[in-house]
Amino acid sequence: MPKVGMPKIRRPQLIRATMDVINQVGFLNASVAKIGQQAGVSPSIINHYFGGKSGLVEATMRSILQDLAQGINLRLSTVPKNDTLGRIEAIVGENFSSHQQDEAVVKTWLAFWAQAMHDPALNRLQRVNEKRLLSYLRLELKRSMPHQQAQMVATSIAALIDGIWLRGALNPQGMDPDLARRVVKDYLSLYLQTASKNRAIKP
Amino acid sequence: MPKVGMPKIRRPQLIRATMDVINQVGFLNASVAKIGQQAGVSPSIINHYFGGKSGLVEATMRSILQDLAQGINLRLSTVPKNDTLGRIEAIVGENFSSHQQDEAVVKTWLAFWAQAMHDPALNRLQRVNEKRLLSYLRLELKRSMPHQQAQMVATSIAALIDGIWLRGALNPQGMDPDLARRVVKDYLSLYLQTASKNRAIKP
Amino acid sequence: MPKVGMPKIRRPQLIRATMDVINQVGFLNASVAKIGQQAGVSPSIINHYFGGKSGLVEATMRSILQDLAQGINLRLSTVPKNDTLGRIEAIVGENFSSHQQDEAVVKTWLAFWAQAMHDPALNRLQRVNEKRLLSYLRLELKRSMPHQQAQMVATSIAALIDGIWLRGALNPQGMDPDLARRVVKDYLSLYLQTASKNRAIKP
Amino acid sequence: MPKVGMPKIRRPQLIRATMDVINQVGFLNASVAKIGQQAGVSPSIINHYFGGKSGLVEATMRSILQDLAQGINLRLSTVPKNDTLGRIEAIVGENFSSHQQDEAVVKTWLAFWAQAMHDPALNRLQRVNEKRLLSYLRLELKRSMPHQQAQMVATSIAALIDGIWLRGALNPQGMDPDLARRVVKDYLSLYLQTASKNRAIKP
DNA sequence: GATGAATGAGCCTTCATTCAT
DNA sequence: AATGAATGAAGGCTCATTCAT
Repeated sequence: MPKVGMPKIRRPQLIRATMDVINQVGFLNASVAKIGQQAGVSPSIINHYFGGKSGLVEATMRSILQDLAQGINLRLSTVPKNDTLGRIEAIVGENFSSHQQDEAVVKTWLAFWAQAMHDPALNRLQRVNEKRLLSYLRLELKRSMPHQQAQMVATSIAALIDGIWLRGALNPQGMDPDLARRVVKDYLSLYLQTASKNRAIKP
Repeated sequence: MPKVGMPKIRRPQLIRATMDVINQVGFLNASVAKIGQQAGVSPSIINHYFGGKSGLVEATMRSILQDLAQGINLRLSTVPKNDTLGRIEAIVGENFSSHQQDEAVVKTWLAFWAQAMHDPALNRLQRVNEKRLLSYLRLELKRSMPHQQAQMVATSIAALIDGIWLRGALNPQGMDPDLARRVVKDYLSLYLQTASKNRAIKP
Repeated sequence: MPKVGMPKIRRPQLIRATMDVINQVGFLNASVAKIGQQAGVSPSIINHYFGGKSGLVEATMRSILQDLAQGINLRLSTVPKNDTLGRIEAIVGENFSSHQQDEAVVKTWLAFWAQAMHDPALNRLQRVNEKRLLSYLRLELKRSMPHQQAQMVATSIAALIDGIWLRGALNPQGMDPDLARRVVKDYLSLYLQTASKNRAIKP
Repeated sequence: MPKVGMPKIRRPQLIRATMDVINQVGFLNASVAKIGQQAGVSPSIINHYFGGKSGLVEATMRSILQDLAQGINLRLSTVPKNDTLGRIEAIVGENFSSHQQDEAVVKTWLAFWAQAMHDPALNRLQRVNEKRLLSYLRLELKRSMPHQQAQMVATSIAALIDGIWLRGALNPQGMDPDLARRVVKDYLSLYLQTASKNRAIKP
């Protein structure tokens, strides 16, 4: 008689082990043997639960993206709908939240980013996430500026987030979340000022 | 005496083959066997010229970074010393030049970026490049704004470059260099405007 | 649960295959591929059970030394404690027993001997065995002669054993165990005679 | 126009380099690349002068055996023809002379011993040397004892030499040449005493 | 559900040798 | 005479996966 409810334990356990191993030895050297060892179980079990290594890798990435999406929604739910600056700061803030700064998460994410270029499944996940971030930002910005401008500012902010994040990932001292928030806030408030002024001048 | 002048042929040939193979199958699957085959030579020759796979990988990365540095210097040499906006646009432009957009170069670079987290030699190269870009930008910006602000704007522009570049790397249609330049120019003129205004007010 | 009890089968099987292969092609050419083939299993299994080639090699040597030690103890248990000549002949006899004369064992041993000069793990095993033989011999001899002489005679007998054994190893017709025993017995009785005479003279 | 007289320089140079490399890394890891490096020349030259690695290896062994034979003859030429003990001591002494104790020579010899079991060319050389030692000893002994006894004593002495030599080769502190000479001298004088006494009794 | 036994493919590297110069 | 370019074979090892228990 099989133990019931094991999947609920094993799957997160193995996903976490995957991130830890990638953090320790890099994506290139993250073997199922090491992941199994890190999780304290037999490597064979990975096939049992994920059908193979790629299944585990995809599940791990999906888990990271889900955490981010949930975190953003949670933050947004506490900010008034019309507080554009506040809502964008919430999105940015979650992208640099403590969970996203977890070293294992950062390295895993970057590893996926590189891998996604050659793995269609990962690529799909990555692009969905990318577009979601852009659309969240655009949605907020459109309240304050024309569509086209909103599109460009959203692109800029998304690029700023990714760029700062990327540089932080490579920096041995980790990233500076305050810097990230400050840079984006500074840019955005400057922009909104100018935009409203411009609007005031040429309505 | 042996055949002479081969190193000058073989080394670039193998470096190019490395990028092509990484482009085709990803860093993870870029074996010396495939690289040798791509170059049309025996895999053993890689040890002959680079002492091993890691030597080749490092040489490849170094080659990419050198190309970028040379390209930037070339562009800068055609822009007047005091044309801040023009000089920064030159730097940005080279980062999105046709050579940097070469798909193989893009994927190789991103692969290195991920790998650099676990490979000290690559990490060192990466950070040198990072700092050079920052210092180039800061140097130009300091003519137009206080040191501290210059530092922050330089960081932002570098992040914008990397962020846009990164998102372009994942995009099957490649990146849009015009968009990149426009975003950065827009961002920069915003700051230069403010800076000159401030200077006018509080000299 | 996995197939059970395999280690008890596989380990001796692989150790025996190692000796056979060394016998056939020499230590230099004894590859894991050949050993696996000889054992009728996949070469990978060597890593599974011995962690690598060196683990197997060490285990093989340890096995040979253990067989010798056990054989000596078995023989000694049937000889009266005070029968010096008999006990030493037992030790010598086991060193030239049929199992020790097994061609594969002989060649493997000599191969290890040469290899032990550059492999610390094998060297340690070799020296333990060396010292054990010496101490066994000395223990018996001390009943019949002064300590210092016992030490020298023990050294001599050990050298005789190794020397005869070594020459036998090179000889295509194998070694002559009777000759070995006769030489040692002759040498030994020469010393035991002298010793007892001396004792009679200077009590 | 080729440089003349190079073979006279190159051959001993490469032979010595071979022994040094075997001493440093063992026969197993003594590659032509390392030998060439040790000699300060290109590895290719080994093929030029010795036709391949095995040619060099054989030449090296032959060189060692020649040195021993010459040394023995030199020593014997200074000892009166009828001084049996002295002549045997000369033979033994040369076997443990400073040149034979040269660590590189010792390790090379032992390596050859092991290798000779699987390499016909080396085996032949080894056995010639073996028989020569035996016949030298027998020749001397026959002056003092019957043929059959001489045969056995010669075998014993040869075994003692090889055994002590072998144990010395494995000992990190090197071998003790005095011990070797003392053991053989002690054995032999004891034997000659008893032999002459026996002869006196039963003429 | 979970394990370890077992495998075959693939990887990087070392090596002895040949060849053009 | 001597070199380094170049190769193909082989080596030990790691890996993801399958399977019997």
